[in-house]
Amino acid sequence: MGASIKDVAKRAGVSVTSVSRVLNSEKYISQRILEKVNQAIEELNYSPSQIARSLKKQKTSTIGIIVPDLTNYFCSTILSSIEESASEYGYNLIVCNIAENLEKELKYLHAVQEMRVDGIIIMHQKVNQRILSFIESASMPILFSCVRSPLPGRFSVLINDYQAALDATEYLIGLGHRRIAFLGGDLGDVTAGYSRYQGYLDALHKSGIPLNHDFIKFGNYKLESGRVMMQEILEQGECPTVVFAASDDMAVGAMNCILDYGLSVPEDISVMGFDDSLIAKAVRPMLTTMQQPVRELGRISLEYLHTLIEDPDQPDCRDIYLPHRIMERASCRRL
Amino acid sequence: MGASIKDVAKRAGVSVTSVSRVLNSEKYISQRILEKVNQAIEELNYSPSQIARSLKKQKTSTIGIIVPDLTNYFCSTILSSIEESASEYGYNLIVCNIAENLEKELKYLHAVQEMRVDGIIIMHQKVNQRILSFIESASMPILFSCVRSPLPGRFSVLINDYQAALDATEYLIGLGHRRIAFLGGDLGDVTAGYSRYQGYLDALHKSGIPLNHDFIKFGNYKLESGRVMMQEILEQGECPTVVFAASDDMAVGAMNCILDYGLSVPEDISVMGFDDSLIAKAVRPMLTTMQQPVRELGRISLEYLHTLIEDPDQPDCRDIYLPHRIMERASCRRL
DNA sequence: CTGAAAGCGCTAACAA
DNA sequence: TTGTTAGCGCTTTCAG
Repeated sequence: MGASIKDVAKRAGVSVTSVSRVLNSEKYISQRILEKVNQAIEELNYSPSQIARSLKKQKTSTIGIIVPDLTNYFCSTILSSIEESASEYGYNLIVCNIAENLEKELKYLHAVQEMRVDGIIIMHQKVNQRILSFIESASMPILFSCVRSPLPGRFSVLINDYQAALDATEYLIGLGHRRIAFLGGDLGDVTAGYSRYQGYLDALHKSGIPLNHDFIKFGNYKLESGRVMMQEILEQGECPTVVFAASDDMAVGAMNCILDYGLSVPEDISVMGFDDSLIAKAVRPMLTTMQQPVRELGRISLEYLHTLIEDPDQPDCRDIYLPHRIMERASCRRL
Repeated sequence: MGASIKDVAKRAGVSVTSVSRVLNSEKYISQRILEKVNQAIEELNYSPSQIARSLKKQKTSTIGIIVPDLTNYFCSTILSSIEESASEYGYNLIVCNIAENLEKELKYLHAVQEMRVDGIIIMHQKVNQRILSFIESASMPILFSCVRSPLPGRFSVLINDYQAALDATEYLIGLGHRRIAFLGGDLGDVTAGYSRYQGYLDALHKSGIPLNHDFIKFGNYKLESGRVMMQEILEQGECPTVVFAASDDMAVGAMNCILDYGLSVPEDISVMGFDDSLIAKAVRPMLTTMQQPVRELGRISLEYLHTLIEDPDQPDCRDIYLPHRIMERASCRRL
């Protein structure tokens, strides 16, 4: 094995304390010791053990992050921006991809707890009883990012999904649409599933547009899911003039389905997405979508968690809502 | 703080050794002790400290993974498949996103070394001298995934990028194309940059097609980069009949540029990508591309690293090449 | 089958 | 300024 602090001390002819001191660049170390220690470190190619340090200090500078699905563009972008801030604050990230598997999530939750991470970020919405009770009894701060906390009084940073979906739908109505299809996520998913659906519903209601249940489908946020739902709608007979999807991926899936049917977007059917992930600008026509402020969401999530770690008794301000915004591009036309 | 093994021992009225034994489900523990310990664990809501365990066992069950850019679809997909295998093998992943920043890479390399990860996977190609010497003197196994090792005799799992680019170009030639543009990555990037470029060059040469330097551009693998390069080519006057890009993202960028110019793909210009990442199927026309076997690449990378960790003295088989394959879709036409 | 005790590599009183 | 020493929470001989 590699050299330990003891070896360095011996080699430098000083005490381990002195070595520790230079390692942590404390004050009150003589130039002489500093040099000798640094030389010994060099010669031994010494690398201090973060894990011994963690054990002693009861703090790991590590945070666990539970991601629903790494292959989802929105997730990996948020992850990337969380990572950026984490790196600035000196945290390392344990990434837990649960691939929509609650058992795996629970396993990971226990794993990061045993690793004594300083905090946990959860980007996943659906929970079961065991996960809930884990969250309740966890000893480290847990923050929900981009989803609403399943438990009241917990911390989360996200957009107001209900309002965003409502705004999006009203935007579409403002464009003259009345036959508006909705491609939702799982209703059990309170944030993106349920809230966005409610926003859609209420917008229609406010404008006195009757509900057409053939225009409402639920999927899993993925590309393929959007395609399948759109196909169902198309096969059903009556056509919407626009389809509003609860994720960009589903919107693109739907758009491709429309295109593959030989129809055009937005001439025949308009399409609106949600997220403004990179794919929105990668497709043609470019997707009109509801933007989530990805970089801010990530950055603020991390900063918030950081303050929670430093001072676990944060009194107020348990939820932080960031502004959403419509990105008008080419996939929605005025009727 | 939470309960320690000592607290559990006290509560259960047994020695810490016994607690440790049931924690590790060793043999030779009486039913009586087992029950008492489990009950104490339950009552105290005890969670064993992985970091104390790591310190003692000199092994963390953690691996560090250096990713060039999380917002790149190919990367996050590989990451996801590595994660899947890692989870099966009981490893936790420290994800290090270097965002093309070598200083950050070096910082992360040292960080994971200090965290005493059991192994490191590097998915990044470009290195500098300090990174090189880190790799040379590192005490844990390091494996390169999807890129060729910058040092001879190191371990890597990847496809044969040269051959793949050659095959792709020959496929295009077979389709009747002779004016074939190439959108490459950084030439300093030996794997994807240099090798793919060489493959392109050699394929042209073998078919006696003269080089047109106006048809050769280098970018950074990203969408926007593909768009910019394509625009340069289009503005230059003479038009290629097909453009072969060293990444799907660049291919899509190029395709969008062509579309935005009012031309069609593949009628006016064909486009071929590289990677077969999710975006290839998300765009219209669907991208014809050179497929990298993403899931296998990820799985085998992890399994290989695992064997290296278990037995660091692996003698042979330092590089593993996986098969590539052309995915014929709709973006390339026969001339 | 069970327990006592040493020690993994480090930090932080406390002394000097 | 510097050094001695007692743990942090666990595993692992080694005895019993």
